[in-house]
Amino acid sequence: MTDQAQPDSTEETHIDESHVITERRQKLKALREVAKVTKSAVFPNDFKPEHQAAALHAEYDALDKETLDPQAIPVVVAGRMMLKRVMGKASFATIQDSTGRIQLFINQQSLTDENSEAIYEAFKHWDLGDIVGAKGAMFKTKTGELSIKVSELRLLTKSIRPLPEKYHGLNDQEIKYRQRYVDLITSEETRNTFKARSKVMSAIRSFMTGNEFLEVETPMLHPIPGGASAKPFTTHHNALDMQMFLRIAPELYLKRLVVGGFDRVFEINRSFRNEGLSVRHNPEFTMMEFYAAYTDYQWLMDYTEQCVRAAVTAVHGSAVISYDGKEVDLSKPFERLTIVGAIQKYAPQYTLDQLNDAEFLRAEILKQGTKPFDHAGLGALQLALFEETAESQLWQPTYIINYPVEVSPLARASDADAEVTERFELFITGREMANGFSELNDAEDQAARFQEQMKAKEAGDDEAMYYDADFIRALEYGMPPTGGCGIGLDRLVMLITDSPSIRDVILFPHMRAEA
RNA sequence: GGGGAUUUAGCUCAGCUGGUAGAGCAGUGGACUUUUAAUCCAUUUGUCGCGGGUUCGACCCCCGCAGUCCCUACCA
Repeated sequence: MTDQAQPDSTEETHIDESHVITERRQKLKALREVAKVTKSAVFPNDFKPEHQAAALHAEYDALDKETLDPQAIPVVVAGRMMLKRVMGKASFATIQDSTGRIQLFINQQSLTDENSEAIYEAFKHWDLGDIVGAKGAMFKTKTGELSIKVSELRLLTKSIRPLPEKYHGLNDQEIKYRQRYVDLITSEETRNTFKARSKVMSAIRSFMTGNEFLEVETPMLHPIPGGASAKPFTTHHNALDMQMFLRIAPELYLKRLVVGGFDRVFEINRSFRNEGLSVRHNPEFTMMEFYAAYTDYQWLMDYTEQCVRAAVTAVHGSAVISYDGKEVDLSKPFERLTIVGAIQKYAPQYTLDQLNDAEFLRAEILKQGTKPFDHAGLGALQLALFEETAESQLWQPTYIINYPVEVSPLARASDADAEVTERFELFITGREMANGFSELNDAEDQAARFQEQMKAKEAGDDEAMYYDADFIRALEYGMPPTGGCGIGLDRLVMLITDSPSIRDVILFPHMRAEA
């Protein structure tokens, strides 16, 4: 089995060869020999399907056999053969195209080609997974299934690897992620998830452009990583001989555009963070950030809510959906709670006095198993306790508002309370979905905040932000008062498609290198 | 990083108190002109994740390593 003569195959193809593959390579070899004699292509590209499975079902499923059959409506289809039932001189095959499945009925008499006998015999040896093309007439079988009586049948692509088991499909999570193409062939659920993802993207895009937002593209290679607190991926540009970073967020570039006079911009962006993986973290992920001049965080909350609702409704036709077996109601106005308010609601064991007592909070957070930073102020301690006790309980859409200044270096401080910012995060199903705020547009304040971040970085916080002098220079030209928000689209798609892991909504999630 | 689960044929999965492996599907050969995961008969396929150890003997017990999944930690 290890040293069979296979002159056409390269060395690496032997790595996971099975006897099934060997068998199919033999069939392909035979096809090549026939093609040489007949001077035809082994992998022809001259067959053009004119119909798709879903449309055929939509058009003809409702017609009864007596009405449909006599019309002998001609169709041309192509797809991957997923099921095959040979019964002597007649056969059924089920093919799958990008819209669905349709059954073919093949018998020698119906084939019009002069070599019908040879074609039928050849068909018997075609494999599940092969791509075939068929011309024929619509009809219904005696059990009423819409089918095509095939008059012309061609093998368009020979498949060498066997498909997963035809009934149970692919169950191995690792193969589903590593070989998504196989998962997509076999799982309608997976196909639907990514079709839904596409709908979410276009719904959001049209919602944004419908509200006068300009779609823009900003750099993914950053000389200074900025816009979020996260560890960046580092790379190097050879010609410029400079270190560069994959962006952790597009924020600072989008705000430069607001300075430039684009009052409403958005970017559906891939960002990269060099951090751990989990069911809700992938090292590269997609979000939508948008900025609107002359708005504030109250406006942003209203707008974000509408945007999320539009995306959910685009897929489900309703804003009340189910996630992990529990209802999520996005139809009503989203609740808004301060950090302290959320703790009081979801962890009522704490008194207001305790929640305003930094020493108590510090001790309580340690008890929960987290060590707060030494320099953490009251607000940061309250936030830490919120994350420990309340965050995961925010199942229904909830805005948490007024984040402390010390953890919000790009947000505008509240005019009423200099310790907090006009910032919110949106939680749904206990997960952060969005983060937005009235932007800090005071260049000197922003410069001071960057200085604070640099001190934190020197003190060992390797996720503190860098000082971005050009961004400060931009603000010095004057940025109008602006609201800006980022929505985690992978997580939103998880919610909308009832997916338990972010990997289920990313076509090719990151995995360790194969052994 | 820590904890738990898991890894057996191409796929889906069995495998007893330790006696060197099975089924279904797929494949191959045969029967069959309306099947629906077609059916029926026959039949091929394994480095039991990898490396050590214990044992007369290891898929099974022990140790180490690796992949995957989940929890946790880290993390807007």
